[in-house]
Amino acid sequence: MSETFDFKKIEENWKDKWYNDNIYEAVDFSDKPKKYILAELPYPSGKFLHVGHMMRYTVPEIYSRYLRMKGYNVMFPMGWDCFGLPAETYAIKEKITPQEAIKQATKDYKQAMQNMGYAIDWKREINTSDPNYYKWTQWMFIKLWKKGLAEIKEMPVWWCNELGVLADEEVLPSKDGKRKISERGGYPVERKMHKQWILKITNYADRLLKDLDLVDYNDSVKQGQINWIGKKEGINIDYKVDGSDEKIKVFTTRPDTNFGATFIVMAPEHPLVLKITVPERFLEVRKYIEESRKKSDLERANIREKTGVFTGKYAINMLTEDKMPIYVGDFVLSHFGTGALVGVPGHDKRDFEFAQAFNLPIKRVVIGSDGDNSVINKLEQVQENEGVMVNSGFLNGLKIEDAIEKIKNYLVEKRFGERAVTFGLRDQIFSRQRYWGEPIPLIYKQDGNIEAVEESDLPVKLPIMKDFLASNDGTSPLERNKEWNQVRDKRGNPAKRETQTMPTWAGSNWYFIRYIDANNEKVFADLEKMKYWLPVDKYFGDAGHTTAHLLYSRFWYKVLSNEGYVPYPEPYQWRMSGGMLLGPDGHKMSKSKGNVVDPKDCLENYGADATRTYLSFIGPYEDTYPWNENGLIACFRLVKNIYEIKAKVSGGVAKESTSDVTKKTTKMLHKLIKKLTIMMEAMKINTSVSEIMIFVNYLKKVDDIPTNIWKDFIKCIAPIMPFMAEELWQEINGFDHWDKNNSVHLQDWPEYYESLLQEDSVILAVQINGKARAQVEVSIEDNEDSIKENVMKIEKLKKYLDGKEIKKVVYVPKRVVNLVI
RNA sequence: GGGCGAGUGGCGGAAUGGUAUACGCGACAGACUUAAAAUCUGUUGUCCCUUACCGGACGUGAGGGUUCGACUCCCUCCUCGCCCACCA
Repeated sequence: MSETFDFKKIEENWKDKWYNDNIYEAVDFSDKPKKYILAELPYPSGKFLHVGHMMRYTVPEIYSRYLRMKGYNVMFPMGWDCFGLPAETYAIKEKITPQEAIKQATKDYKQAMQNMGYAIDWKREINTSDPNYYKWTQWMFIKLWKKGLAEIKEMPVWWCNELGVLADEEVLPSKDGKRKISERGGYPVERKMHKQWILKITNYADRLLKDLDLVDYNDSVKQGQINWIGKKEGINIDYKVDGSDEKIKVFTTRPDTNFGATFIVMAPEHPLVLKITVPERFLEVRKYIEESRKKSDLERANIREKTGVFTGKYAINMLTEDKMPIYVGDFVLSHFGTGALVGVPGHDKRDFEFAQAFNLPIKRVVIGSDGDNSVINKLEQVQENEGVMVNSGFLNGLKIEDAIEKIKNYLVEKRFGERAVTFGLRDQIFSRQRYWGEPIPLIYKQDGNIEAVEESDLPVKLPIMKDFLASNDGTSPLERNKEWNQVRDKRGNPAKRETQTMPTWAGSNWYFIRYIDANNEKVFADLEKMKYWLPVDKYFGDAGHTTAHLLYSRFWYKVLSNEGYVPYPEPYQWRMSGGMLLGPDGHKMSKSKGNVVDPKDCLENYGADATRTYLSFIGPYEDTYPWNENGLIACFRLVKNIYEIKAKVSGGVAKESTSDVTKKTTKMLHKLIKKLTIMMEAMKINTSVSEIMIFVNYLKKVDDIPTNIWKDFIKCIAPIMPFMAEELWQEINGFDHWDKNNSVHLQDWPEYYESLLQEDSVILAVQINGKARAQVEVSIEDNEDSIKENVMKIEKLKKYLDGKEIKKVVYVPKRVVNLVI
């Protein structure tokens, strides 16, 4: 019937031509409207990309192809996030250097992406571990440091014997929830004090929150940002310490419950604790502080039992004149609010637990909707956030929200406190005691001061070291490389380099900017080019990066924006996060489970087009579903069918005068184009594939396919099946040699005409009281009255209508006639 | 505990408030074949009636509501997933 379908030959035929001629070039300052479509860059390690990663890229890539055909100047770039633990761990395992590991891995990854036929402008390829790239990461760090946004601080950090210091995000609770372990490797983790560089993202908390108004993120993404920033409005109240000049400042969002406050708890790290502690309790309190510091990783985060020690002092509740005992307790966090809280055990579950543990009085000051006014002595009775005030003096009878306002005004007026805002967002720890990262470009002078490396001396290159293993004394491996770290300062005096390196996400905070001007040696990117390309129009990536990565990247960008280095206030206009592709067994793909699907096998057995089709057909981008090889086979069948039906293309052209069959085919085509256009705009690639299937099923039944219809159809499949489309396009047009301008991928997306979609007649559903009872075919020329008349004649409906009065007829054109009886 | 999202056939999923289950998988039956695979054709939500037609009832996690009409909108609840969390 037809030539054999040899997808390998087809792929080989076009791949090199596309990339050699860079047909997917993103043209700076083109007159066409621009679209910047970004998919998160992968972090290559030795492991091959699995098929789940391919799904992350395939859908955005298909979308980018559609936009290109729609007449946009599209940038769909790709690069490699090379620094960090995955590559380093792999290098250690393979007994090679990270540099060698990366070289091989990026080569493999690029090959994999080209085998998939991805429409990438490879002239913009970047690698975050390339000195020409990280030169600018270092440059940006210096800007941050000079602005006072990078500080060195003695901080409690997560410490792991195998990996050194870890960020909060790199630490997870263990399975039993009793310990903390590292995200990577699952090693035990504990809390230690360590000198760390931190980035003061908290300085930007308000702007990161406010500027969410400028972007089009959907609610879940926005809410994620809002929650992570965790802005809380409340009041800082100063409580006088009885028999002392000291005051303890306490943050609360619920000052309305203050008539029920019966104690104060301070974090062990609070600077006032030892100052106010009475002599007879000093030793006990100091011991508690030391213990909580040591054990903190385990108990403080995970054991909910309330512990604490009485300091021997009391604070005065200015509303009740009661003396409130002051405790130290490790459930109070030093970094939230003021590091001290006022205990209202009747209306806060944690406070209740603490009060029970220490036999402190519990007062009811709120009655909930249950009307219960009894004494609170069970956790379930704690009324947290709804009700009316009681036992609260001038607040009695007020609803909570009104009481909050009234007491705030009162406390402020009496100068007992002032309104305050606090954020859950915490400053980021920015240094790592590892080899494989960007060196922090700072120098310690002999006098202890810090000096930045001159811009002209950037990059500070990471030295090649055969022995790059982590030290187990908590210092960076670069500490051992004296030749590298001993330098001279600007005045020529001996000095020492900062030997800590940056975390993985330093480079990935700003990579999307570098794509815009990947080879610029003078600046990180040309401002005019940034004005053209930014902001990113659509940003696709991993669901796990939706909150933290997005926020940190926005922060980094905003710092640059503040200094005028980048043109707009926000980097990403829109974001969509992908779901997860599970193994065929319905579990997360992992080597240990043996359920990892290797895209190499898919390409080998079914080809790139089929693999791409299946990865987009399997379900919506944001959802999670298992891999099913039979689905891939079905998509392979589709691609193969398309190849085989080309034998039906006779050379004829569909015209007005042609046969009914051809008219039908034309109508089917235009329906397809219309649906595809709508679905592509909405990035619903899964249903786009369905529409192609429907049309192909139709073509399989006809004897002849007019050439013009075939050509439009080829364009329709081009974004999803680029290889097949190119093969058929070149063939049907009879191009005898390659010219990039003739590539199907640079053609215009086909248009559809509503006039061709018009049906002469439509089938209406006839309902009685909203229940479908019959169908009726009507001409589109029929008016409402004649249609109603026709409906009344339907034999089937007689038994329902017999003897009943029709009260109302609802007519929805092209859809429904509903008789209400 | 908080936030977000989702519950539709045996499975992945589709449906601007308008005939629920498109498309695909799987299953079943048939054709081709010595046979199998591949391919092709048909059937396939559940239940009832019927020899067969023809029909009917129920049906989108549960229960209410709005509507001529609800997978879709509103309220209450349940379950699952993801993110965050001794955050005062």
